[in-house]
Amino acid sequence: MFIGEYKHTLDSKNRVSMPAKFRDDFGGSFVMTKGLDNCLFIYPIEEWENIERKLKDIPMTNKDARAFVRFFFAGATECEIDKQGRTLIPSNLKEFAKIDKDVVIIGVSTRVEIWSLEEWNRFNSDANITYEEVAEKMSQLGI
Amino acid sequence: MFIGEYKHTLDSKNRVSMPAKFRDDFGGSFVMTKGLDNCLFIYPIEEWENIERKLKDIPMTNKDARAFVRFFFAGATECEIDKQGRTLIPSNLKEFAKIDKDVVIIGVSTRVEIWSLEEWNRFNSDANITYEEVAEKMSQLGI
DNA sequence: GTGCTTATACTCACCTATAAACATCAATAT
DNA sequence: ATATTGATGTTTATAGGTGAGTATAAGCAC
Repeated sequence: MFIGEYKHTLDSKNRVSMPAKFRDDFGGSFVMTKGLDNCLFIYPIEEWENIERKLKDIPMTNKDARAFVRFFFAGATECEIDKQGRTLIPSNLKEFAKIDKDVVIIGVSTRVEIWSLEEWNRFNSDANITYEEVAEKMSQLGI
Repeated sequence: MFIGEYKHTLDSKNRVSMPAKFRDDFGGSFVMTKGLDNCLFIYPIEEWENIERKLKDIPMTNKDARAFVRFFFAGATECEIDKQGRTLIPSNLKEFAKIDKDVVIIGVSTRVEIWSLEEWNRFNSDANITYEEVAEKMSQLGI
């Protein structure tokens, strides 16, 4: 289970250091792909294989489903973590996520997400979660 | 069950000593998250795992749900208590709770809360609970 | 009250993670 | 061949995290 929020930066070669707490939970490599809300999703290999299995079963009969499957598969890249704990962000994904230099890396349960700092701030102000809503959700869930 | 109120301070490395009465009830480590009303929530591991299970099943299909799940997972950090009974407050949570140096740590049933002293005072004067209200609540609950 | 014990606060020293600068190498284009 | 680009590797500095020791304060027994 991935949790936590980390502010990191890209170096001039588009590499970013993966938070040390996350490294061990990937077996050295993982899959990075286009995510929802202009962020990047990162899945450990086993988790990605589960997703592949599920996506394989989606019927190709409707256009939205085909678009979604293409979005997910075409965006995916297998990435590695080097000896210094860094990983390269492929240029197409970097562009997709509007990443310049400052990024926020968060743990979200079974996956890790990489956000450009600007997009992360925008998402949080757009979503604009109020305490009342959070409290209500928590109450619903019995937390 | 956690009860009581303690005034403590952060050291220069953002560590605070956990009240001795609470230490044994965490198994050495626990999870700290963003809470309601600008305080931090601390859950024992088992309690947090219950929450994780509930959150994992929330569908990712709507934006508010994604925001809520990200708020919880990204806001969470697993913390440890060192041999001197101290624990580190991660910088993003410190900032979230507007903590400078003086904090109030309170026991609230299944969780512990950490407040900045200023926010705690403000909350209590804002909430402005009267004895009559307390008495009515107690009566409702049959206390 | 006195003295003992424990909790909290503070200081110093060390270690690890991150950021940044620079070097190497292969592939490609000029 | 030379320059350029992208990928990979190495080194160093700094900041943040971790650990240990001491001092002060609070609680408790006598």
